[in-house]
Amino acid sequence: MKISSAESVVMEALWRRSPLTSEAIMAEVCEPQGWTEGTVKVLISRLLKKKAVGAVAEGRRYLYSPLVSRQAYVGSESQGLLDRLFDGRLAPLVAHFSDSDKLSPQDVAELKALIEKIGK
Amino acid sequence: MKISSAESVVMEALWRRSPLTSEAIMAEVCEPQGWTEGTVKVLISRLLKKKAVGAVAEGRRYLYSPLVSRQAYVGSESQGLLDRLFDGRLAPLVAHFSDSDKLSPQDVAELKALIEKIGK
DNA sequence: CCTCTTGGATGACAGCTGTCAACGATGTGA
DNA sequence: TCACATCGTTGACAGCTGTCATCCAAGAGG
Repeated sequence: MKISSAESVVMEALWRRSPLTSEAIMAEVCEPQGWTEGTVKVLISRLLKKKAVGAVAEGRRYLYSPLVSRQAYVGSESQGLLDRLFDGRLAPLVAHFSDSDKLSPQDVAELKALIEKIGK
Repeated sequence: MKISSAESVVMEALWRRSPLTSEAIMAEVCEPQGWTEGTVKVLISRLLKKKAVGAVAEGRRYLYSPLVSRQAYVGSESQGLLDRLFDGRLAPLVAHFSDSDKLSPQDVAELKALIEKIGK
């Protein structure tokens, strides 16, 4: 069901490009995260058990692919945050960033363009 | 450091109104969450150990208050999500909701009003 | 055919989380 | 003063997480 934080690093690799062998996954995540191969192997098998990734045999090994889309993952994470903290609405979140001076002029411009496009 | 999900329910009660006795906290959270008193007691003491709440003696018991502001908590949770999933920027998050048809006309109107106010 | 390598499965383990019950000190009311 | 209620502290325990090492089967090379 739930994809943990470390697991999501593996998922991100697969969302960028798939299918991948475990070797390729390790090549992408071990160095940046400072993980050994053992760690990645366990993350992959936990993701398999959770049915978040699938595997097809390719000779003596597997090719792994996401079974959960990034869209769906990002959607449920975002919605969860909104529900927990902002009454499920988006505007209060944006207001929070604005109130905390976390918005650069560029952010504001991007948002403005976006909203106009949506409103259209 | 990190406030867990169950702990945040207790924090929300204290952010609404504080200081509170443990009795008052239980009155607010036990029923909605289906928790027994034991559960809440442990959550309070873990929050104390984490220095997320403080306590002052009042007779034979304590009055609890938040030491972490909701502002700060909400800020770090939101920033964390943005960093993990949206490259740290707000516009892609909003775009995601728009792309998934999760924005009601009211949401769009609220956002529009907000952006205009910010831009000013 | 035998050995070396490689990849997956498993076991291990500590720390955090959610959940609750039992204990012990300390007031409270009769 | 003595039993009773109350509140905080502890212990317990299962499940999830992050992290790694070890084992085993199966190919690959000689």
